[in-house]
Formats: sequence, structure tokens, C-alpha cells
Amino acid sequence: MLHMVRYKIPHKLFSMQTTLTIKDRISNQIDQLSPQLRRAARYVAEHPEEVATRSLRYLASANEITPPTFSRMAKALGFTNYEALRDTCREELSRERLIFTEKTRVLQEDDGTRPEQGLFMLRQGAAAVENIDLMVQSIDPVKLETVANQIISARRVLLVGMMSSRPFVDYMAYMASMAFDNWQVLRGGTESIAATLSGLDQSDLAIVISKAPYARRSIEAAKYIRLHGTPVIGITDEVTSPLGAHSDTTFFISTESPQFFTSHVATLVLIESLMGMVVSRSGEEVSRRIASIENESHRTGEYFSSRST
Amino acid sequence: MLHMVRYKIPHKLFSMQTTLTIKDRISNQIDQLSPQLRRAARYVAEHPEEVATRSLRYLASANEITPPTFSRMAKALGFTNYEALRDTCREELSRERLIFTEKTRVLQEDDGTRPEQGLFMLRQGAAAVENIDLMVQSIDPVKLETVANQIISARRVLLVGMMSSRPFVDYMAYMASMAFDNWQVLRGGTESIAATLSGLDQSDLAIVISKAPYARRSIEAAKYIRLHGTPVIGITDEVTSPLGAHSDTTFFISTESPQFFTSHVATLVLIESLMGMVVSRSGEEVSRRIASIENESHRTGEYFSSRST
DNA sequence: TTCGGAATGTAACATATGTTGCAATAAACA
DNA sequence: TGTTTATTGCAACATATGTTACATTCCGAA
Repeated sequence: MLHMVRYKIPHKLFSMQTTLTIKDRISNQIDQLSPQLRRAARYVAEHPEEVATRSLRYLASANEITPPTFSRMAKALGFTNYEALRDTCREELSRERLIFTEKTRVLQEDDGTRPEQGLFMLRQGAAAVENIDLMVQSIDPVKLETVANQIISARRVLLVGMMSSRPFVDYMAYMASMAFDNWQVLRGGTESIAATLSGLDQSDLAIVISKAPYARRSIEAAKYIRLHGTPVIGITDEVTSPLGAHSDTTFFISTESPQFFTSHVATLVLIESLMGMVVSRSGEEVSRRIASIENESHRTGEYFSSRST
Repeated sequence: MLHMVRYKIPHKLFSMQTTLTIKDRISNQIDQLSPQLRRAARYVAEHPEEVATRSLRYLASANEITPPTFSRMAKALGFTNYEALRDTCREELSRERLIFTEKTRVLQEDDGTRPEQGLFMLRQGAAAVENIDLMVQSIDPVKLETVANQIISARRVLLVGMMSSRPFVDYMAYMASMAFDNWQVLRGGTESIAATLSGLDQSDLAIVISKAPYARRSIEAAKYIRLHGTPVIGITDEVTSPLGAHSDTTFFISTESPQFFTSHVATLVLIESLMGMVVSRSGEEVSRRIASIENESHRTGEYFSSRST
């Protein structure tokens, strides 16, 4: 029974927080406090993140409240300590962050012993959702936007990815090909790589995808590209990734998965978002270009038209 | 107000825009650090909220790293102090907090009509999760299992996919290549297609992926393959898809997306699940094969090993 | 092997932190 | 009014914190 509930995928990506612990706890008792204590309590309720991060004395001097006041206030509110109150603030802080990680982790750990096939996709799906959620929460929209703008204004866009990352680079290239003609995938043998890279300069841009195990070629390509002064956007999995050292902007996307193949789902979401942003920012003419390509493809019979049996 | 800053970035400022997160700052230099310092740096990158809230010594003892290591690591990364590093973490934390509240606020009052740039990934992520959820709920595990078994027992597995589906077929082929040697992607020109298809019989299996707009070649390939008596597994988007008529088993995976590019995320989850099932059912020898291939690749230097500066 | 330099841990240091006793002050009541 | 009581700030305290000097270990070069 618990079983049934357990394996339900938590698909609410962005749930609201409804248990406001500190605020509740404070507002209930705040009118029983003396003026100074009330002032301190009010501050805590309004700035829990400051309480969690700064020291008591820091807050005290910054708000012209004496240190003992904070200490006493905590006890007056029923906390054993000021530290106890701070801990509550910490919890509140972290609760706002990763909300689903716990749930899905249970899902994954539960019975690795019985390889029930029916649960396979369920687990995979849960892991995917977790990775996506993690990414959405951790990536700064401004950073993404900046990158999108960089991409748009680049003279040439070079895509790099080997082994498992190659298909995703190809996918990007495919989408891009419908909108632009200055995108290019770094291909093949060593000599052709050199040829491709020789023409690069600062006005170009490279997007490099590399996931563990990191293909040597990708890392070295990134390194080499940077030597030309060409900015490198890196997409990788961990902070320890060797790609980090060779990219100007790096996105860290989790590839955690319940099986031994890693999952590229979150990466795909990033790619689709980025491409969507780039195209939508490029304006009218690009949209028209895409439409014309699709039409053309239909005319040449590349696409299937519903009435041709 | 935050609004203005976020969404209107004059393009001259791009190069100056430096959103250097701790992760960025650390990943750029992490391979120049000594083992212990790297361990500490990694921890900071992965748990900035702990750094912001807890004390140095607390983190040190909790992670079995000595206090001086943290202190030295901060300096090694270019911070004047450990406190400076902590301050960066604090900033990042409060920035994330702002974004988080902003996200939930907008998401709540949003009706999906306004395509605000900053929320692009948020929408894309939400749509992806929805598609995944839909798929997990709609697909019968037994059906999936049956297909997995079919795949395993097939003499030859042929993968078909054109245009936007091609990268995903390639990805399947890549994963499969580490475990089996009887998988093949249908490639290229018309004549080579005929050659590939001529040898097919009932003991083989084809997996065809086709999403709107449906590539004529894929549909016709499926049709042709069936003429040989070869079973066809179809992966498509809608019940109205022409692929349905030519496949024995069909998976319908939603590609709904907030932008005009469709999303292949749910399809990827299906692929990863299927491949995981197939490999895990294939037993010991396959796992060993995969391991040996990875080893081989490392030996030949295809993969990057962390200690080569 | 021995040597030298870097990496790491230990211990001591100055300082910051949270708490508490006590005095000063303000408020309440007779 | 004077006395009592709660409130607040000051100062001192014990402890925790971040840093640094020093000792030890580790590792590669000669």
C-alpha cells in the first residue's frame, strides 16, 4: 500500500512552501514580547536567511540591537538556544531549495535487489524528473540568457561533442540548420579538426558537450579553441570535469541514473531551452526561414503528407 | 524592478557581464589543486549552502577534512579569505532565493501566453516533466518488457530514424554498440537502403522513430521492412501518425512543447529505459563486454584521465 | 639510496561569538 | 512620593572560530 504511494512520480516541479515555521512561531508570540525583543523577533521573521548565514553579533550591530537581546529573544520564543533558532532558519532555507531529491532517492534505493522490470521506466522517469528539476533550480536564467545572446551575435558557432555526447550535438546542429547557416559541428579526423579550428577568432563561439567518461578529443578541442580567443560554452556533468578548466561559461547538468548508463535527459532539456531562446530572439526572418525550409522539404517529398497512401 | 535588469540587457554589456558562480570559479582551477584542497573545493562547489550557513570547523569535522585545508583552499582559489569565499556562497544563495521566489510567483499568476525570456527553461522543464509523467503513466510495463525481450532475442536489430529523430537513433546505436554487435542504423542513399533491407527476415527486429513532420523515408522503410515479415517497433508522437499503420507495436510519446520546436525529452526517457532493460536482462557477459570496451578506450587515450595536465 | 620541496596534519594563537551576571533605567503600583 | 519589578545595556566570561607557525609525511629527482 505504501508501496503504491511510494512509486508515484513526484511531478510537481515547483511546489509552493506552505509550512512557514519561523514566521508562524514568531507571529504567535510576538505580542507577548517586550519592545526590544519584539524588534529582534520581527527582524528574524523578515530575514531568516540573514539569521542562517550571519553571526548574532553581526546582525546585532547591523540593526542596532544589542547581542543579548537576540539571545534572550530566542529563549523567549521557546527555543533552547539562539543556535536552535538559527537551525530552524537553516532548515527553512534548505527546504526552499531541493524539495524532491529526498523522495526520488528513496525510490531509487528501495529495492535494488529485485530487478523488477516493470519499475524500470518508473525509476528512469523519476531520475529524469529529478535531474531536470535540479537543473531548472540551479541554473541562473540570466546566465542562460547571456549565453543565448552570445550565440546569436557570434559570427560562427562551432559544436563539439564526441562519443555519447555526439548525438546531442547533432541534434543541436539539426535544429540550428533550420534557422541559421553559420553553425557547424566539429567532425572527424585530426587534420580536418585542425583545418576547422584554424579560422576561429574572438567573434566566433564554441559549444562543447562532454560527459564522463570525458572524450579526450573534446577536452583538447576546447583547450585549443580557447587559445584562439574564441569563447567556449561548456556543458558537462560535474565540477571536477576537465572541461571546466577550458570553458568560459560552464553548465553543470546532472546525469544521475538508476542504471549504469547515465541519463542525458536534463541535458536535452537545456539544449531545447537554449535553442528555443536563440531562435525566438532571432526574430521574424529566422521564423520565415524555418517555414520556407519545411515547405521546401514537403515539396521535395522528404516529408510524408497525410494523403499519400 | 528585478524585471528590468533581467530581461533588458544591452548587448554591449555581454562581455562585461560576469556571473561567476562558485562552481565556475572552482571548476576552472580545480585540477591545479592538490588532492586534499581539491576535495575541499569539490565540497564547496557541491554544497555552497552549507558553506554559507555552517562554520568552517563544522564542515571540516563533518567531512573529515582538517580546518586548515579549507582555509588554504580558499586562498588557493584566489579568495583573500575563507570569509570571502563564504561571502560568495552567501550571495549565490540569496540570489537563488530571489530567483526561486520570482519563479514561483510568476508561475502562479502565469497563463502561458506571455513568452518571457527568463522563464524559457522553466517552461521547457515543466513541459518536459509533464510529457515524462504522461508517458510513464500511459505505457504498460508489460508491453515494454515484451519489447525488451523481443529486442534481446532478435538476430539483428535495425534502427531507423531520419531528420530530427536521427540523433536519437544514433544515441541508441551508440549505447547498443557497447553491449552488442548486432545492431545497425539504417543509413544513407536509396540503394544502400535496399541492400540493408534485403537480408531481413522474421528473426530480425526494427525500431523506427518518427516524429512530425514524418520523414517519408522512415515511413516507407517501415512499410518495406514489414513486407519481409520483420517485426517493427514504432516510436511516434500521435495516433494519427502514419507510422502506426506500419508497426506491430507502437509507442506514442508526447512531444508537446511551449515553443515551436517540439520536445524529444520523453522519447529520450523511453529510449534510456528500454536500453537499460535490454542490457540488464542480457546478463553478465554483456556487462563484461561493456567494461572491457571502456577499459580499451581508456588505454587508447580516447578518454581523458584526470591526471594529465 | 638520499635529498629537497611540496602537501598535509597538529597545535597554538588571536580574535570573534553567544551567553550570563550585574547594574542602570524605566515602568507600575501603592 | 517611594518601592518594586520588569526591561535593557554593559562588561566579562567560556568557548568556538579562522589562521598561522611548525612538524611530519609523501613523492619525485639526482
